[in-house]
Amino acid sequence: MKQNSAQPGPRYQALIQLLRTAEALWNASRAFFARWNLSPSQFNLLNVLTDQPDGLTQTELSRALITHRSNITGLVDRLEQRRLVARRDVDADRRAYRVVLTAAGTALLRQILPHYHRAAEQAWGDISGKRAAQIVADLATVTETAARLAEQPLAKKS
Amino acid sequence: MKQNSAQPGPRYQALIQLLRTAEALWNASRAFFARWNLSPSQFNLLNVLTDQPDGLTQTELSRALITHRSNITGLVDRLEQRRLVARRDVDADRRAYRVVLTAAGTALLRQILPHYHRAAEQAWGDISGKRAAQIVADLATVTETAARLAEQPLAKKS
DNA sequence: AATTATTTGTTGCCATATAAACAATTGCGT
DNA sequence: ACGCAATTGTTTATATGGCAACAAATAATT
Repeated sequence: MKQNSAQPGPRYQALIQLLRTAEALWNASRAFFARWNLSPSQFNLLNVLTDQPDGLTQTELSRALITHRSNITGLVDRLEQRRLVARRDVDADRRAYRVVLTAAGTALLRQILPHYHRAAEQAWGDISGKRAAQIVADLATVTETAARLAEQPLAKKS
Repeated sequence: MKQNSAQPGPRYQALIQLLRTAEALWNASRAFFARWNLSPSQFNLLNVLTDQPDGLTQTELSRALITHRSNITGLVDRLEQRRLVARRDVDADRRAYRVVLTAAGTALLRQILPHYHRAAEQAWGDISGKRAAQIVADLATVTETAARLAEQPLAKKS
């Protein structure tokens, strides 16, 4: 029953580095999207709606953006004020809206996306595409583990 | 002058995956630290102070935590109310404080750290330590690039 | 030494985030 | 059909985050 692995090992280092990198990327994206007067969260919301002609409900949006329902309210409010998205009524359900991109929102996204893709590629410098794909696979498993760990210890509600 | 690389390539996918993974980890850490009634940010601040017997000034803390000075105020306020850290006056500079861990803060950290290290190792599942080290190296370069990109385009203030 | 510039922490405003509670609506079980 | 449970979006409270502006103190310049 002796417990080892209490010392910070290479995987711990990797986790710290990953969080640090993500923060750096997030800050970089903040500066990047500021050109269009958008926050990263706002861009992500618009981006999720891109290939959704019928839009998404706010609950669906919250799931796609991995955030709480209540965050979507204000986010959509501000984007709606700028006429980038619109709330569309749902016939069968008077509780829900479908949030859709307006023409202006679609146009704005079409303008931003090429720059975004280019910048994203730049960020990886001389790391090969093959290596990148490998990292994606590794990170995907970490994401699953993390998601499981996040729900397990506190998901004994009912 | 033709612009290619406008299509989402493997590096773009890797960036998205990285942000997604970081968010999952952050959420997992929120659930994890909730056991001790700490937020991830609060833990990070305490953690930074661990091996700093003389503490850090709030500006130094802001640099270590990659956040704005102004955020440190409230963070330290709340930790100070719980007697986990203390503001200590600086002799040579009446503007600054040195934030140090209290005995209670040190004890709490000593209690948490082993669990944290273990959980961090778990998150990587069967990914080898060697692989993890490689990922660290890759991510480090991404961090540098991102930090550079974040400052370049808007650092023409003066 | 006096003026100017910089640094330090705080405060204000706003955006984002979680979580709980709520009203309105819908779905389900009987 | 009725009543209870679940869902949807909003609101509230609180924490976190960036940024500008501020007073106090220190550093640099002349």
